[in-house]
Amino acid sequence: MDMDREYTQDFVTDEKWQAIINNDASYNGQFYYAVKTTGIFCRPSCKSRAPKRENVRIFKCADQALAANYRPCKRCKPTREKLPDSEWIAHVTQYIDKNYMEKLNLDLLAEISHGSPYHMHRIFKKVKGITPVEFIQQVRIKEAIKFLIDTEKGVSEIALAVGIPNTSYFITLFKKKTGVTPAEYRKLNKKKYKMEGLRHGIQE
Amino acid sequence: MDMDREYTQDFVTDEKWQAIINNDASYNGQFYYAVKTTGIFCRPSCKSRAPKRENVRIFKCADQALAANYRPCKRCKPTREKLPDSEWIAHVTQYIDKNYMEKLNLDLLAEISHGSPYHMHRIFKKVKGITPVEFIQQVRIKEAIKFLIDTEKGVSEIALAVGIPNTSYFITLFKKKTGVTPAEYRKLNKKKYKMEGLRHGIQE
DNA sequence: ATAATTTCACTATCTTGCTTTTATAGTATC
DNA sequence: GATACTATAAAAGCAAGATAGTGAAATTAT
Repeated sequence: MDMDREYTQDFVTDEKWQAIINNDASYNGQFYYAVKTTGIFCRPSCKSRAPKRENVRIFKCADQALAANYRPCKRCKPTREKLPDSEWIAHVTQYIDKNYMEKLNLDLLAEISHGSPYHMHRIFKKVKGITPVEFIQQVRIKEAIKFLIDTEKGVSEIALAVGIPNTSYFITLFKKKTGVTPAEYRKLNKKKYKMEGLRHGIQE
Repeated sequence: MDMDREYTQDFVTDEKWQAIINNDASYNGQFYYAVKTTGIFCRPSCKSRAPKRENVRIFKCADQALAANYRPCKRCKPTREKLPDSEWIAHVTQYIDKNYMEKLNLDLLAEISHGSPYHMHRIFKKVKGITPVEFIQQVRIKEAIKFLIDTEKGVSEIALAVGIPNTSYFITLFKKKTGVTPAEYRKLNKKKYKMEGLRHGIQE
């Protein structure tokens, strides 16, 4: 319907064509390409299958393409704001730091941050070097240690306070991480505190 | 409080002691053992931790143990009514049969039936011999075949109707399962129907 | 032309051995 | 005699490679 406007569009130069077939992200923002046969327009970096050169039209901005009745591609376009992985995961670790006393699992963490638990798990490990569960356990044991040193709370109470309502399991896990049971840890470190004015001998 | 009744109880014979530490189910009903330090009584087959021999008292029946102020063990006793896995899974397959046109996944199936998706998956495979996903795919392809034979709907429409909104993927899957594409399948079986009065040559 | 099929690169979900966590029972210790 | 700790089977959940599913676009068949 607006084929008569053909001459108002940019010509498909070799440079642009190369950018398109190489999905070259450095050209993003410089131009958009539309495909006549599908009525869809993309950014140069779009990873979708390369169109035939003769079906391509070039636009300087998205509005022009929309005006010419093309719709934005679902793969490259709506990819507007995707914050980098590190920020995404920082979100997750902050949540854990604040909510270690609650029940936590992958599904929940995925939900509060973003989509798939499986994907989140992969990225978490890539960014932090440890798995989410390992991270959660470390936070909980560190908090438990603070309670043991700074308070006189009983072991069951501390277990509950750090998000491990199962006392016997808490003791097992604590011993696995620190080498000693909670009560032993308290005894050892209270003494040290009195004698040397020190704290937190094993962790940190 | 009723230590004076000690002599009215059975003696812990070597045979009974062996039955207890081996969790020997063949002795169930013949006697019960109570543990003085915990105030709990069990059947011989109970899987809980073995008590010390000197803490054990033997009873001929549960009533005697109750009368002596012991409470029944929660692991071996309440194992009264647990419906078999097959019934649980039948629930799931019925749901699939009725809802194959909707989006389905493990989490959903676990939710409508019972707890953990992982556990459900394991039991499903044990009971049915195939995984839930395989089962769903089979249902969908069988329904698609009915549509191909009984109607003139297009392939995309059929794909959507059987819960696979992505036509290209539907075709890929159909071919993987039947060996031919949907349109080919229709052509072959329509012809056969006309010529021989038959139907559904490949599946069923 | 329209519908069907294939291709491709990517993301989401499954799969399943392994680990964590729960639920109970029992012993040790202070 | 309450609190700490050990033990253990079953259920729940993780981990990470394998597989399924998506969305764009070309190609082929009708």
